[in-house]
Amino acid sequence: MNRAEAADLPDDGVLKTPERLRRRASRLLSQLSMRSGRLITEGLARVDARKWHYAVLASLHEYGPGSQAELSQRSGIYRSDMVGVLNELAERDLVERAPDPADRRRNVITISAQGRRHLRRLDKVLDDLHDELLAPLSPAERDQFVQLLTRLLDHHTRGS
Amino acid sequence: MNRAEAADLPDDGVLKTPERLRRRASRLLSQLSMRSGRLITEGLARVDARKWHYAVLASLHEYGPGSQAELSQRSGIYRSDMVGVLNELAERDLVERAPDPADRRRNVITISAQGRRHLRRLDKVLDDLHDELLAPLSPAERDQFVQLLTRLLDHHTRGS
DNA sequence: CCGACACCGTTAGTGTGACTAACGTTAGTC
DNA sequence: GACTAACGTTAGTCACACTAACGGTGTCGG
Repeated sequence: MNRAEAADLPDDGVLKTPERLRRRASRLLSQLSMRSGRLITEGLARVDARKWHYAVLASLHEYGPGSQAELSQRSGIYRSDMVGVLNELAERDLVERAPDPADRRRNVITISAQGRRHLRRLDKVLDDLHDELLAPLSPAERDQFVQLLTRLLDHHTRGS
Repeated sequence: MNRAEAADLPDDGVLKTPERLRRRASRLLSQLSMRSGRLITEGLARVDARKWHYAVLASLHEYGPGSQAELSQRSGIYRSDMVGVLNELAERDLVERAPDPADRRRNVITISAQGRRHLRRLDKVLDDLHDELLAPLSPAERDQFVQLLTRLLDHHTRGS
């Protein structure tokens, strides 16, 4: 059917993926998200960090100390996974985990001075990585991109 | 530090994620990609299909029959995973898998009439799902969004 | 006061998607 | 005819989102 068409194209040994697929926003999203994820993960690994570390440290810095459950909700990390993340952060002395005297079910997590320093560093690293990620876009386009993503995400987050 | 600021905000019981995190394109991407993935996966499941099925069927339809290795490259599915996908497609008689007489290492995969019908159906389903995914955007914005994604992905795909 | 219920942190496990390693088989190449 | 490379296939790894269930703790209604 499209066999003839395909034969006309300059099929110079490179196997192209179908247009249909290429155009689907869902596919573009997942592919780009994968690339982006790799970029970020590898970049952070170079400074002995992970995405989740950043999420937790940022939460602590912006909203102050909190329980693990609070951090979970703010950072979007499941409380079951939060345990391990906090272990890693505590190992590195970036965070202090102490039982809450007011409610003995909870742990109060506090960011340390070293944690704040680390957070600043991560911010810098992430800025650079995002520069790489968004390299082909002009500043205006980057804003536009972020705004579009935000609107879409907000739309699909409402009601859950 | 930002504790005071945070306290000023209308913290009406809802735990917000830090602005820093919210703004990061990488996070927006991964979050949205997750939502999108779920939407698509669930939508396709309703018609007994998966994303991979669509990718393979679309490849076959646009470029004609091919070996599993060709399909792999075109659809971005690893050849190790392609085996299972083709098993599923063959089970449903959407595809025919026959040894290539010209090169007995290969299988030649051909889309069936039923497969073509199924592909049309999937296209319709995906159109609807993308309507849902991109609901908050105007047609112009959707184009813009797809174009931005494409440019970014192209940039990060070149050289690999 | 106490029993029902909800929340806390933690452990273990599930499912999926991207990816690697290795195998036997078959084709080309010198 | 030996070497190398590609093919399909099987098995397994790794990270990530997510669920289930546990003991310990607070809260609230009767």
